[in-house]
Amino acid sequence: MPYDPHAIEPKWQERWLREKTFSVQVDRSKPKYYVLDMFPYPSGSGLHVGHPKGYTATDVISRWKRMQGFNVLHPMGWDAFGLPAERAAVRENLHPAVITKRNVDNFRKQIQRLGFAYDWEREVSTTDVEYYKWTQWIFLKLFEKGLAYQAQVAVNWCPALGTVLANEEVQDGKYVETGDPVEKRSMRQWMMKITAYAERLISDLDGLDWPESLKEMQRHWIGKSCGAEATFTVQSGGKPSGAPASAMPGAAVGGSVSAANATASFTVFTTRPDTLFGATYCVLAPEHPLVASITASPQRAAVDAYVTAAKNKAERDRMADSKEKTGAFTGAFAINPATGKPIPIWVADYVLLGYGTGAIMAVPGHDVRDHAFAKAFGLPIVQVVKPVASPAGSGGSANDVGAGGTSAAIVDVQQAAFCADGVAVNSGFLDGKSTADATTAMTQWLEQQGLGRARVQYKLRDWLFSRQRYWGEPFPVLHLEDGTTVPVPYDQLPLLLPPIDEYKPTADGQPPLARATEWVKTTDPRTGKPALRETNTMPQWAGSCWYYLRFIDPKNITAPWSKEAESYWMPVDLYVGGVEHAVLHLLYARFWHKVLFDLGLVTTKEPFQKLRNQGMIVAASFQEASGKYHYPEDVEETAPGSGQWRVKASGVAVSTQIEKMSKSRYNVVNPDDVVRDYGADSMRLYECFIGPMESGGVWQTNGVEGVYRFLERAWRLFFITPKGATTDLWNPAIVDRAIGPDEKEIEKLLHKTIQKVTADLAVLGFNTAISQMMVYVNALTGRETLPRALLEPLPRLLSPFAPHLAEEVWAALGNKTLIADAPWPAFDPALCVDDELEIAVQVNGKVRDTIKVLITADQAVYQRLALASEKVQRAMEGKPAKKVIVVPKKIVNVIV
RNA sequence: GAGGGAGUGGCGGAAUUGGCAGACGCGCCGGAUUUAAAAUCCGGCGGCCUUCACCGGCCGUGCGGGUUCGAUCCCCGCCUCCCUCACCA
Repeated sequence: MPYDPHAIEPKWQERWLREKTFSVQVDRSKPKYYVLDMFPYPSGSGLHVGHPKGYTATDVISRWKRMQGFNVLHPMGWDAFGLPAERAAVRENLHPAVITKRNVDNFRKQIQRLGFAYDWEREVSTTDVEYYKWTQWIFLKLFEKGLAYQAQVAVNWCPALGTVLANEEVQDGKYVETGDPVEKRSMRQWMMKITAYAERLISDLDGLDWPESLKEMQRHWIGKSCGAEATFTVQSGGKPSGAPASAMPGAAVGGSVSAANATASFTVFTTRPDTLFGATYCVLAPEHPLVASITASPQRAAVDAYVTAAKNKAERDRMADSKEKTGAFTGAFAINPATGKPIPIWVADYVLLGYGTGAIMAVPGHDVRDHAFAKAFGLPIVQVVKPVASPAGSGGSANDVGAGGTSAAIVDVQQAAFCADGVAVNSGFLDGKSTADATTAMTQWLEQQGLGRARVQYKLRDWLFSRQRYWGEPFPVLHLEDGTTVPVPYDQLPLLLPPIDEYKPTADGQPPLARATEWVKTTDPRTGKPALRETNTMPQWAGSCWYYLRFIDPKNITAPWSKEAESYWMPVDLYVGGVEHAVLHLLYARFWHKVLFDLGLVTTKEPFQKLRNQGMIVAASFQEASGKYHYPEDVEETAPGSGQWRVKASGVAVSTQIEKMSKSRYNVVNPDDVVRDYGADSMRLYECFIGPMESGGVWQTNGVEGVYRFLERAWRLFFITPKGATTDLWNPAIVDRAIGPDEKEIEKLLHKTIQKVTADLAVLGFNTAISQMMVYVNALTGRETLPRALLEPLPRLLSPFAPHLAEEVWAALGNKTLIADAPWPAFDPALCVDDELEIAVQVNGKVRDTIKVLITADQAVYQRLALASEKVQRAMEGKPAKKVIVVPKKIVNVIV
């Protein structure tokens, strides 16, 4: 029988499971390696071939590291709380736990069919009581530290789902997953004070081996800006009166109004305090609390109308008209603390309440947004920064010119804002200072005057941590009658999810847990006083914030993990997952980890030392002009290679395009089908061969056939199937003798192959590693005799990629132990270099011939052989060589 | 609009401290084998020109310049695509 994956794969998978081959324990005699996949949400639709791309990558590394002598921790589990199971529960009238178990069983089976080297003894699900007990335990730690708190906040309420969503889950006024509309509501919610860790979350990125783009995304998300805040005093009465009002040092963020309503003030945040002299007006966000009280009577109607309009606009997509500036004058003026002059206060929606102080000083000369606004409403524009004289000779844009000029009019700020650094002008005591110096000087001045201080501002906001859902972790807290909230004692964890009759919000809009009335009404075990339980549940992110820690000690019943396990296994050495988690899961998990670090519960500052994103696998889809999609098996090409497609049954023409796999596009490839047709080894190999692991790829069945053929060729080096026979015979070409003199070249190829595969694995270069193995197998194919020594390393090289075939061959070679436990083959560096090199010879930079030189040859030999070449001489056309460039082992270039 | 990444045959992709561009695979073409087919094995395949054929020649890594003996790789200026953020003061 020729290579038949179905005859060998289940056998080895069973044996690995039965013998717990990949179960590991803390073993301080060995170096550890912790390889982790981002664990999946077990959806009802099962795996598609995109999931195993990352899983295959970690599995290859995991098996390889193991063969290199590492104690490898490679676990898998389920991020199983979440909305889809809850909705399925409503649909099917089953408990979400039932749905979840069904989906998990399916996922596990699908994953196990691929022969991954997971330690299944460590499998966890975030929905297991023994797991979420510890999620609640960690929550209490955060609560005790004041990092989990309740607040009345404007939330993203999704009426269709009956729950709030995190800011990150909403884009353009819609839930990113389903597209359901989302609106603003003010509700009591649980919040996580992630902002307290903003600085460390940004600075600790530096030491991580993560894709730079991903680190950038996190930096942008956290959004650190350094600047200053400055207090502006409001003049009441609506008339500018040049009299400087008294400053209010340390004014509260958001503004304040004195009892007499004579002086009000507000604070702005700016990254450019050096431009304060250029602030010609101020802008408050429409929701700013001061707006109502400072607006003058003549303007009141217009301002009210604007504020109302802005509020409604915020609910729709406000992105659309972000270019057009709108606003309204309040009729009030503020004193520019630097110039002492009154400047108008406007309301405009380009200032956001949620960032900084919700108020800005507008410097239209040096900020594009302020400039656009000033132009739109005819506000004055003043230049307070001029460009630095550029060094002579350097070209540049219009805003860079001005070498030798002393005038400040070299850039025209009336035309466009000048936002670059420069030298301060028209700025009193700042004149002549560079932007950096002026920034420092102004900040100091503000501090001395009691009008402001240096300030660091982050875009990051606190994390909205509650959801109005059933299928999540209950909050282990009690609300007492006096309005306080106290933790459930640790010894009463876990706080179990109560059974309820329907997984929907109550009629009066309370979360589903409110249906469990007996559960909600309880008593405080410490005092016996009546108490109410929290009816919100935690978001899905909670469980995934610490699962990597549970994996290191999953059965621990006295602690979430032991110190011993933590100190041995952490941090995660390689973490692989989709880029879609760049700023959500990865930021939340880092935040929790840092809190745990501060509590002394973990010993590393960061959880994931090295992280890589696997690319997305896409596939062709087929669509009629009407938009209707068809399954790939239902269409055919009108003629081979024509690129034109039609529906087989109806003949209707369809267009084809490459798209993200989705059910609705009918282009999902199920790994079960691939395993059925080609086997798990081919599936794994193709996932690796499709392209670099971090870029995506187009799934093509032909490609799977290609790697399947390769595995067949490798198989046939060991087994032959005589005509008509049903069983394989050991290939008679395999001989037990030393490598012969005519086999030296192939021996070298073997060593080069081991070298390249090893080097490529170290950088996750799976596709090139496979390509090198193909070269080697091709070279062995068709040889009349095959010394065992040339064959023996091959299954070991192959085993991380195609472990089933490798085990089978390994056993046939007479080994009693598993190849999974075999040592990784070594190469002899001396056999990886050629004695003789083929060197290109160029004439005037064009290759004209090649010469063969010994690796030891000196430059003179290169030159002599190059010039002796007939082809080279012809190309030289009889002219003398002006110069001969010899780069040993690389090239010869003859210049005539 | 800002930031990041990428453009290489019919296709996926190799190759860069600057040294023979296109490894490997898909696809296609031809041959062997076969009653035939499948499978397998062998050979060929960047474009243009020249040639009966061999042998040759020119062009070619998004476009235009530059540095260099030599550029897919470095520099300058563009174009296109992808991703992320999007009035963050």
